[in-house]
Amino acid sequence: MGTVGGNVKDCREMFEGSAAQTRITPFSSTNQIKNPVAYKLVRVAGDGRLVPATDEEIFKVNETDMHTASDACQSVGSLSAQGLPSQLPQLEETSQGLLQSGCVEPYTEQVNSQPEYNEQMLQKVEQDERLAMVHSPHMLSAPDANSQCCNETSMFNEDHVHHEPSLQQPIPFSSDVQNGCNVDQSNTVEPCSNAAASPKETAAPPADAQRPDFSLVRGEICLNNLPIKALQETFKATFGRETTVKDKTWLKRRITTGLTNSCNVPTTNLTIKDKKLVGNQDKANDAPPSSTDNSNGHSNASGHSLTEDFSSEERAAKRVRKPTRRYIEELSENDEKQPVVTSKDQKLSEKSDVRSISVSLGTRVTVTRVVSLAGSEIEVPYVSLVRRSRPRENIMALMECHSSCLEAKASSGESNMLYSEVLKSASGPDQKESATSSSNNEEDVLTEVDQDMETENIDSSGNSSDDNNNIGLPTMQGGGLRRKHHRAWTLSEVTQLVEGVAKYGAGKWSEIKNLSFSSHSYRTPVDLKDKWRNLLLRTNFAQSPSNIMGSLKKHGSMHIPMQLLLQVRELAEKQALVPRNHR
DNA sequence: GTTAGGG
DNA sequence: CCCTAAC
Repeated sequence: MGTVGGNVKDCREMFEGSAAQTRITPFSSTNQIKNPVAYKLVRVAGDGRLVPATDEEIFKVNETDMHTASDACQSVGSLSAQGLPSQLPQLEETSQGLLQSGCVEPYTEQVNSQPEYNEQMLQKVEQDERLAMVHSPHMLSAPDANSQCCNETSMFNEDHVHHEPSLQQPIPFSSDVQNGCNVDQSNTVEPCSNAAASPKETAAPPADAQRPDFSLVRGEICLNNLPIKALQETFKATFGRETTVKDKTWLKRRITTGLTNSCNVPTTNLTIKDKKLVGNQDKANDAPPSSTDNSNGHSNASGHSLTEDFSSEERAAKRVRKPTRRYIEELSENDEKQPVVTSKDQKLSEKSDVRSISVSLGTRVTVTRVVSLAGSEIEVPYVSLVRRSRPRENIMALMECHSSCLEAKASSGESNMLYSEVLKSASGPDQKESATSSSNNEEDVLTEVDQDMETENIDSSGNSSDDNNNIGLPTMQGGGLRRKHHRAWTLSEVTQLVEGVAKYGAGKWSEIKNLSFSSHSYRTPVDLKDKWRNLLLRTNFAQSPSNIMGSLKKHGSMHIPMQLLLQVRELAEKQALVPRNHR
């Protein structure tokens, strides 16, 4: 029974109906402002006395309410319940609840130093962070008493504002817990939810003792008790990508950070809500900006420190960065790599904070998600293009074609070649119907596209054996993004390249490609350029006194005849000598 | 669209 | 090979 969880009403009922309740009662320390705050779980006996809670009770509360707390009152109950676990360590450590004031410092240190408690402690911290976030600017402006509570609370420990205010019923620990009926004093923290019903009641110790003081709790997000999986989902909902991280703490921190960031943005209605996350939007709406003044009077300084601390922390944790296209792709790329249980779209739609927009491009559908950046929402492609760079051409082609009629299109010869090539690679072993179509091997394409070229490619037949045996085209079986197929340069290719350079000059890669490499559709001008660069490196390497070619030759690399290398060097030198304009 | 360079 | 800033 005795619980702190549940929604306010329920709790009140419970309190009124039962003789004894387990609850957390705020105790005030003599100098609240300076002293750190500690919390003690106590029970309210029938006569109104406060009795230190036993471990059993604590656990009871912990187990029952932790889970029941959820929805109705914006997790009012949940937060409070969540506060409990974090208090356990303290309670246990402190003999019969006698806590020396000034425990916050050590307390926070414990977070870092004591593994056993880290989880709980961090949960609390996270939770508090959330609270701080929710209460920052907008929330602070809430007209109800909540804001006051928050602010007041924050005053207790200026330095730890964002760590402590969240507990529903913080008990600033004074030296005398037993006499803890200092509810009046503690009421510098005004009950928020109660405030409506009995604003000043808290001033009366006994009466107040009868009523649960859920004041400090407002719409909250409770990441604490979520299983890792849920956290990961939340993470995904928050950031639009999945994570494999299993570290709860990390997840929570990240989520918190992300959410916070969003919430600070005025224009965005970044209410992150899902099972565990409760939106603050409504509340924010309820709280007109003007009402900020209300709270300001009380806690201008504290409020300030609150946001400041938080923001600074946030800054350290996450830096807003304008995502480059590549960055975006990488994000979604990660998603790709992750085996997704449910379909992305489905998941996305589930999360209210991630809007999934389907844009149909031809036959393809692009899902975008909305992310908030620097105060504004932008849409970014949720699913990356599976391929980057060159393959894109083919995607474009695909879109043009709208169908699997690949070879049908007869635009530019080269693009066509590339196109079919990629299709091949795409189909690969999978032998997808659409892709495979007719062009099973490159020769077909060549005959089709580059008939005129073929005359020049007498050699290509010989090479084609090399080229074609590369059928180990990249497959996307894993569904993962894979770099373009690696096709080792054959000697004949290198020779061709060198000849091409000799003919047209280094730098005329496009020309060389078209005139000397027309048969090798997969060699792009860039490839030629790269290869040439590598050749030069090799030559230079060989040139260097201490190195003998053979010895340093890398395992996989093809052996290039010295003669050829010499030729390369020769050409290189020649190129170097000839002024650029003349080349 | 190509090239040059960094990754 | 990939990616992209410069041409």
